[in-house]
Amino acid sequence: MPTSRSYRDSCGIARALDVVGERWALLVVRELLLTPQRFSELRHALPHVSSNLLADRLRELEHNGVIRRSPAGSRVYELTERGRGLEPILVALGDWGIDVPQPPGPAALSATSVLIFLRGAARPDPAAPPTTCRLELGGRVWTVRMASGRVEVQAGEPATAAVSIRTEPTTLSALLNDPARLASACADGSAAVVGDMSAVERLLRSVQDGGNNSSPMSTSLSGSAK
Amino acid sequence: MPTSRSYRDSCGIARALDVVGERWALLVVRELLLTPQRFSELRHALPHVSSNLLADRLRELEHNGVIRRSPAGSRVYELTERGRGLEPILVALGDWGIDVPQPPGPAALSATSVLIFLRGAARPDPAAPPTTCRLELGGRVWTVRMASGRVEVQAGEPATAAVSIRTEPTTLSALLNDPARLASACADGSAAVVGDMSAVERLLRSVQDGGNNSSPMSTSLSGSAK
DNA sequence: CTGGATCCACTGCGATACTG
DNA sequence: CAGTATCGCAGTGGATCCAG
Repeated sequence: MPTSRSYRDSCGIARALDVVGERWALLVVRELLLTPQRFSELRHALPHVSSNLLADRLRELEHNGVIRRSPAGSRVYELTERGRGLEPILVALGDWGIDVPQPPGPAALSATSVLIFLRGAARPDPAAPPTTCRLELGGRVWTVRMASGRVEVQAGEPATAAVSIRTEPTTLSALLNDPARLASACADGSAAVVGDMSAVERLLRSVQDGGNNSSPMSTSLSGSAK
Repeated sequence: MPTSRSYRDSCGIARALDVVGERWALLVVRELLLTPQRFSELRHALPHVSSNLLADRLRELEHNGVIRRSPAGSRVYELTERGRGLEPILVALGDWGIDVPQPPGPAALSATSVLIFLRGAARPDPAAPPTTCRLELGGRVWTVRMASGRVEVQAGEPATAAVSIRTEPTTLSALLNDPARLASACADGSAAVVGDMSAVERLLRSVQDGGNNSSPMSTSLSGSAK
């Protein structure tokens, strides 16, 4: 049964929190920032949310016009225009949260989380030629493109790609913190690269280089690499 | 007893929400955006929060470095540098929440809420000479200054002022929506103006004029004017 | 009087089990 | 796969009480 409790405050901030302030709500929105997702995909990305609560949140967010079913009535959830308006807020909140101490114990890390971080922190050389990477992460395929000094991320297969990478979010996060581990990750099988290895190195290093000057992301979001 | 429950997610967004995602936490931060406040002032601004919960939140936010006691050990709470980093996020969230339907029934509206809205929505004529207004709102005195096309708000008495206004947050909010009511508000005593009445009109109208083109605040945050 | 602490009822949440 | 059903408990809301 969906939550119905309000701050009873006219302020826009309070009204926003009436809609997206319940527990897990903003993390559901986060998961939908890059691509529509199914119920089971959301559960996989948010392993600590219980199924009934996820169902409640999806109902509430849909009722409040933040998300919708992709073909109406289906089980694929996507952001509405209004929901997409939360994107800059979530990105800013993520920047703010970077220097909050890591929670103790093992922590989840979804593909979407790492990719949003990558997209925001990477500063590829604007002079370098555009490069497209195919990335298989958390059971989905993503298109990661370095162009004009920034990184774009899309769900789905690229038309063409200089390189294909397969790994898990935790490993990718570790590599973003320390690109030098790429060789050993390939060696022990936690990452697999086919194609132009130097493109991968450029991608990883562009986070290291760019992170220092323009945003407070140096500590990064390295998962407790279990 | 303070809350200790984590999303157990390495993502910066989740870690931010571990700190400021609990109920009422961001509204406490909101109240401290313009000036340090005492426990009783926070209770007055947030009439629906229970005293034990407010005490819990203050403890947690202090423990997490978002707020501190103004002279350490006192009962005046203020934002830390880290806490102030939430300001742009809260402002953006407030913009987003503007077109969330007003909650049913009577709603609270703190002085801080109205002033943050005023500051963000007002677009005074950049060509007009700077003007300082003294504003007595919700039992505190504020300095509101129109200069170089925007409005600055500070707590405390101005050194000099073109006009002094005394009213309540709800009334001010109604006037921001409809400056034409200023005369009747003065007549029935819900607002009192001493000094340059035209300065007040300029301030109020600058919200109407500026709100349309640059931000989505036309529906405003009018309280249920009971 | 401010600045809380204590007690209690309730409901949203978390975990597990189960169903169309 | 996409949820629903159930249950114990933590977090919340509200009232009252207490210390400086």
